[in-house]
Amino acid sequence: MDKIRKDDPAQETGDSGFGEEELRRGMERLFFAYRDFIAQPDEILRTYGFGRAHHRVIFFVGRYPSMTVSQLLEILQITKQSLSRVLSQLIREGFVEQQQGVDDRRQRHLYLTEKGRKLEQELSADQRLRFERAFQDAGPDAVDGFMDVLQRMISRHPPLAG
Amino acid sequence: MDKIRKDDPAQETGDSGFGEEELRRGMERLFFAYRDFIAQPDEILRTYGFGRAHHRVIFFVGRYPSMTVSQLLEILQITKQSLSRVLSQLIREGFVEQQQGVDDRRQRHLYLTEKGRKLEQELSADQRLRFERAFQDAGPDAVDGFMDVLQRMISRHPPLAG
DNA sequence: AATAATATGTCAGTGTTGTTGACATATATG
DNA sequence: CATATATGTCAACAACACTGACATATTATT
Repeated sequence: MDKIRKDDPAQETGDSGFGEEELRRGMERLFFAYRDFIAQPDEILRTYGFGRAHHRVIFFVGRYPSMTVSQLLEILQITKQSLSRVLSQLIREGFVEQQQGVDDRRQRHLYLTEKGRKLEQELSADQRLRFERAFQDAGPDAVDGFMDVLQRMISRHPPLAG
Repeated sequence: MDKIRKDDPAQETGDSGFGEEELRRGMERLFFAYRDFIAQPDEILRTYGFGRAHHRVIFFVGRYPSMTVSQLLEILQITKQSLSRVLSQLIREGFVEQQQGVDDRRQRHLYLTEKGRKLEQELSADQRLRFERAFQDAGPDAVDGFMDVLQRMISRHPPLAG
């Protein structure tokens, strides 16, 4: 395998203090981090006959119990049909359960079952370890910077607690 | 839309200095950042009849001109067939061109055409702006932390220059 | 009480992008 | 000459996103 030659972008904008190269490096690194972040869960999911979309549901319902269907739609930014397919499968197989709302009985509040919590732990074990190590090794200041920059890249905050 | 109630994880590991909540918040934030990072390019791609996979090829070939097919496979971590479909489409439509290797004539070195570079610019305009603003507003120390943590989350480095 | 809006669920159809396994060609290496 | 490598291509399949239509239950409005 030959060494890959990097492009040397001719013109720099100069107006932001961050050059083409620095931005590209950040974009690239985000891609790699995300790619490796989901690689191991993907393998586990296949043994359950699930996909990445199931993981996202499991993660967010685990993080925000009593979340409704429309809140989940808002977070995932997918269509009702895309969510419905994976969510009803998770409910059917006993990983997620619904509870009719008390204030508004049209709403379905979502919760992980015990089985669902176990799956959540299994799926996120590698991801947690990855974050733990990176956070630990980089140190608290780096972690603050990491969280700050990520937050600023997010378009609009969904109405999350905390 | 009701406020979402956040889970209060019962037990903290305590052995890493980073609790369940902090790790979950990082994982969540990575998800949102990535989600918003690819949203706008996805829209543009649809007008070309392309998908996210085309963008990744355009990005990496733009960043590492003369890259070979197997290097691209290594980076994207997908199968030859998955790549072949999008790459041959990009070549057929004149966004990417191939050059037979001189040392090894089996290799195909990849380059963006002028048309390809224009598309690359169009696709990454929003992404660049997003990074520029986040980097600018968070400041250089935060950026260093961001880059450091991301790097530590990546499994193994592909043989990239720089 | 009638009407409109909301929350959810489901149908059929379509497209992108990932997978596997098999096979082919050109070229390089032993 | 035999084997390995780099690339390309075929068919089939699965996951997951989309659209648009439609249905039901419930709540809000007039």
